[in-house]
Amino acid sequence: MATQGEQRPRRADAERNRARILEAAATVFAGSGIDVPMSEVARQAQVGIATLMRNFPTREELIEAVFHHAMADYAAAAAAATASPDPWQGFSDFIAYLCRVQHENRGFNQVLTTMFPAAERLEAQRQAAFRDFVRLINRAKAAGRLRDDFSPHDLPLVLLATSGLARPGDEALALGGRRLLGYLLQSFEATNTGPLPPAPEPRELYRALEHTARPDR
Amino acid sequence: MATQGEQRPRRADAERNRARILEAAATVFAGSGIDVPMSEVARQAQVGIATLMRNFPTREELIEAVFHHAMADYAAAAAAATASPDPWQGFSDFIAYLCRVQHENRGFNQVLTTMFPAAERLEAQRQAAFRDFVRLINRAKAAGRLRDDFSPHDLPLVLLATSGLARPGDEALALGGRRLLGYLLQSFEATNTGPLPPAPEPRELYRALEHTARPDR
DNA sequence: TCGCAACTGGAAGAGGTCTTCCATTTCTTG
DNA sequence: CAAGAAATGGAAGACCTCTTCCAGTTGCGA
Repeated sequence: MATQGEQRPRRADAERNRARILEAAATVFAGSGIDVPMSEVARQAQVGIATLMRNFPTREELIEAVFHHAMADYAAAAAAATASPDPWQGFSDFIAYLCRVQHENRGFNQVLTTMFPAAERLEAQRQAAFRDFVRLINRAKAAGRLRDDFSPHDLPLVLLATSGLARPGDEALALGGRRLLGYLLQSFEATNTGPLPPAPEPRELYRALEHTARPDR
Repeated sequence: MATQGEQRPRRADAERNRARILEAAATVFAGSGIDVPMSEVARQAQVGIATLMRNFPTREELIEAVFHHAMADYAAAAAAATASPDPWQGFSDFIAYLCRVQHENRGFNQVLTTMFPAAERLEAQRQAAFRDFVRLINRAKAAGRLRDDFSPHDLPLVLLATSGLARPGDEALALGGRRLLGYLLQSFEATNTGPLPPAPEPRELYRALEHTARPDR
């Protein structure tokens, strides 16, 4: 980059290694989740562990590098759904899309249900998706299809609900996830007017979903 | 036990240690889940790691010893719900009970969403609960309150859905879990007649939920 | 083509988790 | 009270995961 005290551009072999690490991490995270040993990513990328660590000093940096594209796709799907002529169809399709990507990519499933405050690019995309989702919800309500008491902050509840059934390669769980989604979508329809328990305070909910180094916290 | 070559009954101090291990495990599992280091259980029980290992050679044996009582309570709750004069109320109360115990006990939450084929006592209780649950469903349907296409095998889907929001001590997630449950219960009502995606084959679903030594499988 | 800086990666070290040994302790019975 | 068996638990050993060192390799620019 052209700055005062201009650094030498990275070596070509170093750029190739970095690209291979990202590709390997995408594959390994998709199949096994974001908590796999870093040695597994290094092995798949055919680099040394030190090379991986030098390129991505923390697991969270690797996660952001891998998933900010997927999160951009997620934001694009939200935008497309919001632009749908039929807002309820757009809403249903968007929720179904979420369920599908959660199931196909274990790592992204975890990322969708976890906040990474330090991963600014990732969180910016998530927030962009959320803003469109709010517009989509308002349009679906205005169309009289989505129940009025549905909150945009119910989205993480849906993601957490379907998350438990998302496991790549397991068709029974995939069917289960779609069925669960079927139930939920029916309950989101405007024809349901029964009272609902109150929603959690969004800030507290999102704080509960923040990534910690220890998965059991 | 009175057998040929009758063994000496266990020493009193050994029985006290075993009881302390079970109590410690119950506490530690409830707060941190069933994957905590065994050293943590031993520390809380104030015994050596070897003493813990000799009493419970595998983590799964400890899990069964700890949770078969909770699973018996679960079976009792199912029986009580089934005996309720109002079957829909019984059904709703039973589901709400599940959500509550999932939230209060992280370990039991995991046990409710995981099969342990080798833990026969545990699985016998779970199956007893399930048989009552089937009766409860049939009564709620006969009363015209529960939708006809609700399957007993939807129960694990509910458990998995609410599982993702069950984390002891986090009130925001507890509220979220109750709200999610509110949505689901409304979709279970007989007034919802929209078509649902098919259910997974129960045997395949339960196989997918079997406990493996590696949590990421 | 060569000098030199960027880059590499195997391995040592640290810390964690589980398993098992065995010297020591404790409990029970006569 | 003593003998002897049951029981104990700290620690060594094995394995896993991450961090970082540094000798060696490679790429780039003059």
